[in-house]
Amino acid sequence: MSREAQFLTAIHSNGLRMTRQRQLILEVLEASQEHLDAEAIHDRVKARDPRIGLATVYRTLALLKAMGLVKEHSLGEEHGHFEMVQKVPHYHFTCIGCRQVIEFEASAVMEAVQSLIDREGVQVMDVHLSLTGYCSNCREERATNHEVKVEV
Amino acid sequence: MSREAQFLTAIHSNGLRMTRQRQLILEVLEASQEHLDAEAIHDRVKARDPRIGLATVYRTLALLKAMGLVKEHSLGEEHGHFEMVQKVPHYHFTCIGCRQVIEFEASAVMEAVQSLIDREGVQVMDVHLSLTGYCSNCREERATNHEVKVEV
DNA sequence: GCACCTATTGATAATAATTCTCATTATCAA
DNA sequence: TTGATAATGAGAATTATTATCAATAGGTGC
Ligand SMILES: [Mn+2]
Ligand SMILES: [Mn+2]
Ligand SMILES: [Zn+2]
Ligand SMILES: [Zn+2]
Repeated sequence: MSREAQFLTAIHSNGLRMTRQRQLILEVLEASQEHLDAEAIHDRVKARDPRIGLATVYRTLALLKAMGLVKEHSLGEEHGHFEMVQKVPHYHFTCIGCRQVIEFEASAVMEAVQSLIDREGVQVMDVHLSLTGYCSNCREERATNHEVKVEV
Repeated sequence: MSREAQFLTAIHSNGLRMTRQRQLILEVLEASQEHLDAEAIHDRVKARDPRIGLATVYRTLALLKAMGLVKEHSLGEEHGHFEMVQKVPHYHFTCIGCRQVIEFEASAVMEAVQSLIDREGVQVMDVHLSLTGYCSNCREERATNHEVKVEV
């Protein structure tokens, strides 16, 4: 079942309605390989329908998250970034210098999570691993102008 | 070297000054085994000096973070929680139902991080793993009143 | 297709967390 | 003790997100 069909099914089985806005927001998310924030999604959706409001973007993102179709990430900024859920889980490294995001897989993470589940009997709804630091480029740049000071 | 001495050294070597406020905030953090937010820290510090402002708490937390003495966590709420850095890294599971936090260790995580470092040549400054879900108690409660609907 | 019920929307106000501004105070090196 | 300036407190400002509410529009049944 396509994600679009999945969305439609989930919507109808909950007494909700499919709207042009929800359709467009899903399409924007599916078309992107990036980690968009609410503003960026709003911009792209407005290109196709200038009347769509930012609040609707937030509402739809919340809905898609609740349905398990979209994940929200903390990428070192003070606001969220969104992407469609992938078949195999992956995690993120964000460069503080150039803001690039490197995605990586690590089966060991879910294994560690499983052992917590076994030990504590918890039900895990969401797993979030994110790294910040400097990519190899920005790392070199910093090495030359070697900083010692604490920056606040 | 005690963390207090570490703090003092870092402060002086950066041309900064040790103040009563910074002292008190560090003491509050050291005395607590919990994951306090800025408000909670402010409350505790005010008990010892009612004149301390919330902005100073935020400023000092930023300083302690930059010095690597304190870590900020996302525990499923919209604001940060803070704790002193421990010798061995640990991670957090937060129950959506009762808000309890379960800490756990998982050496596999840092191993996965190391393999990313080896592969990409990045410099990792911060690692953040946090889980959300339902603890064994809240899990049972939910099982009885079995929900199917998506809640947004 | 038409009507009706009510979910959804857009606009904007409200909220929450955090940061900024700036006049005043306090640290600390000389 | 003094002077240079880092730090503070109070409150304004900013940013991200959520709530409010009147107007609109899905979708079900006729
Ligand atoms: Mn991703
Ligand atoms: Mn902890
Ligand atoms: Zn970079
Ligand atoms: Zn619980």
